[in-house]
Amino acid sequence: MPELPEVETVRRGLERELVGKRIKSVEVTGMRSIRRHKNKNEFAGRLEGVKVKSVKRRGKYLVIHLDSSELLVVHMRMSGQLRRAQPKDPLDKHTHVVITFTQGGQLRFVDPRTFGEMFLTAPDVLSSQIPELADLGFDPVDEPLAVTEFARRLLGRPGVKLKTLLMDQSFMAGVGNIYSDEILWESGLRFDRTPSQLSNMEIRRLFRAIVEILHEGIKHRGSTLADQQYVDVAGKPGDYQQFHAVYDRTGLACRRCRGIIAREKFAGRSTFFCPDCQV
DNA sequence: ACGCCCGCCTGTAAGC
DNA sequence: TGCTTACAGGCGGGCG
Repeated sequence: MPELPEVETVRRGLERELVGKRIKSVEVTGMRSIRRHKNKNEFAGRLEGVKVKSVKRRGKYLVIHLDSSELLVVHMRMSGQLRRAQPKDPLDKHTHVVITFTQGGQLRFVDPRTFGEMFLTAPDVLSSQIPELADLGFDPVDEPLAVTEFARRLLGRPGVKLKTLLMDQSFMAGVGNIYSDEILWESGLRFDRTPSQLSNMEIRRLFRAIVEILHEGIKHRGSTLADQQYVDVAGKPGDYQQFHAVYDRTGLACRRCRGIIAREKFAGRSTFFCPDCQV
């Protein structure tokens, strides 16, 4: 499911929903979602009675700061959802964790494919020191680089194909299969170009496209595809799919040059691009 | 050290 | 209609 714009949309929803609330009880029905923990009681026990201080994001990770000084880290992988609910609401089939607050509402972790997970870290670590997050590169929305520094880092990986680099979470955190294709279209660059082939102007275009596309994605509350897998905390789908230039638009006319959008397998992932204006 | 491919799961859509 | 196959917003590990 979610890349940076979707995770940021969820983060904003959680911030509004959770900050200041105290956890009353935690019910775990799927151990796989909390697989780093020994058992349900150990996980639940560390959460019960604790208050939510703030909700942060790094790349595709959500980091919920608690007044116990522990951090609850959530990654939704392909199909995870965090949903606000009331105790009386019927349980979705793939609900694995239900957190109930003393104020009455609930936060539910729903995840059909069970790739997603949540875990509590040891107390008092900065989010950059969480081992799972330590290898992440810069977050282009939260900690944008100067273009000169971006160029320096890009040229440090001279032979790697651009799509691979954009999706490499240790180079830059937050971009996945949809937004890498959209960024490359906006840049006018093919997925298989490499940094060493790029002119200064092309590097600047790529840099600007990263920032622009991700902010546009956030502004339109992320992308929800036909399967409706991605929804925000309130269950609402995003709108950004309407603005996709290439993703899932095989055979349609390019919005820029009227060429026909092509689809190719690259590094095991479906890759969409305009063969005429991406060079 | 790097890139590629699989496995992890369930659900859906396309293909025969 | 019904069975089979391919594929899906991610990522870690094993392999060459």
